[in-house]
Amino acid sequence: MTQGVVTRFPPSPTGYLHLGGARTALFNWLFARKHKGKFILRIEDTDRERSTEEYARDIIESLKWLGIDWDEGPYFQSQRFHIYQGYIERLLEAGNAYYCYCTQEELERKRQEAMERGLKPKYDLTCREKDLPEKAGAVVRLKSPLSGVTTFRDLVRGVITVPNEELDDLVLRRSDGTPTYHLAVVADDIELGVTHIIRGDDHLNNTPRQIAIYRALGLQIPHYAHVPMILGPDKKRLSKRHGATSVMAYKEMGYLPMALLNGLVRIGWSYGDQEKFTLPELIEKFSLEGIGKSPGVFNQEKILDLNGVYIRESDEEYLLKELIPFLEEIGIRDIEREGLIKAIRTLKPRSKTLREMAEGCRMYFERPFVHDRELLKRFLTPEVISILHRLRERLSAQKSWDIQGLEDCFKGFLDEGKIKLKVIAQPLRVILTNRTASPGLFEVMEVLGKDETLRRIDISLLGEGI
RNA sequence: GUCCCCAUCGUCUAGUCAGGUCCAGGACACCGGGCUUUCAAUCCGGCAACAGGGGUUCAAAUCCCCUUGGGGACGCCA
Repeated sequence: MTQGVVTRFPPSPTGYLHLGGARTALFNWLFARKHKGKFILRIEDTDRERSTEEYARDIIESLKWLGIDWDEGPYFQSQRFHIYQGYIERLLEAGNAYYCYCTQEELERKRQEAMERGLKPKYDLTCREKDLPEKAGAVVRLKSPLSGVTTFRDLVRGVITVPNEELDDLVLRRSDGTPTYHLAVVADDIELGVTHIIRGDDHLNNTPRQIAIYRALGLQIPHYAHVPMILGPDKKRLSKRHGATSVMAYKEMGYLPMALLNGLVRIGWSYGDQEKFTLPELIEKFSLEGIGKSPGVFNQEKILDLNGVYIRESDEEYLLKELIPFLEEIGIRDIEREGLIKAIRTLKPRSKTLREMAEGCRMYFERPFVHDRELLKRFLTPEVISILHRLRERLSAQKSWDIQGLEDCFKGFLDEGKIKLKVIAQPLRVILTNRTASPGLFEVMEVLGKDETLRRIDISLLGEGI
């Protein structure tokens, strides 16, 4: 199995790449990388009504952002109709497919009736044995086995058996001449030499139908691995109504791709108790055996936490590069690099997303900086103001403006005046940041620099009429 | 309705295939505490689950059956 593994990810561009699709892509990609095989991207746009180029672009962009690269493709099924036509003809010639004249209205009516009578709605085989000639507007159907069972071994589910009465003569070519999904997937998977089909288990029921096509073609079936679905908090299949579900939405919220990847991979797959993986580790440790059978609810909080972990572990250079778009979005630009690096260092342990980190930068870099007078008033008692005046003098004489130097400076000042840091910490914090919660005071002062620090103290004390 | 699949803390899961080491482990969330200039981070501690019922067995979260619950499929969508 290690030799010659070929997997593929075949999204249909009828929507943005969502979390479920991304995880499926990830599993296929990991499996291929682990076995030194090939991973193919194929865009399934046979439904020209609903497919758009914009979605196709989003899918490609999302995969790139996640770092999931492909060795072949993207193939577009809409450009491969001639291939599918060849397969349809093969089936027709072998007598394993036939033309059907039934109209969609008729079929819909029959489906309704069957449902009402409590039967499984399926094609009633009206045209199956008529041996009708080709005709404009006719569809081509597969002659599926009518009795017996179809059994296959799924790499995560085990042996699956379905009675063939459950299958019906599925359409291979529509009345407009375009191939349907079932035919196109099978044809492409054969053409591209796909060995392992790893997909969502919403396709489990489709598998026997597709197997029927392989059999009609006289070909061997590939390996199948159906992975459980990702559900929303209401245990329904994850969809737009559950909020942010597109990959790009996570990028925009300030998630790091590795955090999303790591969060996604742990839904439905595990490696003992390990929660965090590097990419090489994932490639090394990933296996189909580690995939569970039951569907998993998407846990946004856990991914948020993971994102915090990755932010904390990332170096400032990397974070800066990723942070810039978020800063620009809120109007913070042209800040010198050293200052930003220092700011990021202070914000790292308290930011769960890049967006949050950018927000944190406001207190350092947003101009003009305007105090909230009400807030100030609450903290500036006469006693505090008098201490701050003296502190201001001391600070203006301070030479080494770094965390250590400032800490020493404060220590000397507080000891001499027998003042507790607690007394002036919060007032100073409000003066410097306009907030009651912030990184440590010395860190803040270092990022602000001497001039800005003194300036903020001055304007706040001045404003109080002193 | 019919068929297929699934079932461990609120959530993701380990353990299930090869039954005893599991009065069930880890993570997120939540609660309490330490550290502390605030908020975080960090450290320590706590809450919390084998869906129910029958078997098999000396022994079952683990094997079998039923019930219940959940998901999916049943398109000239993919």
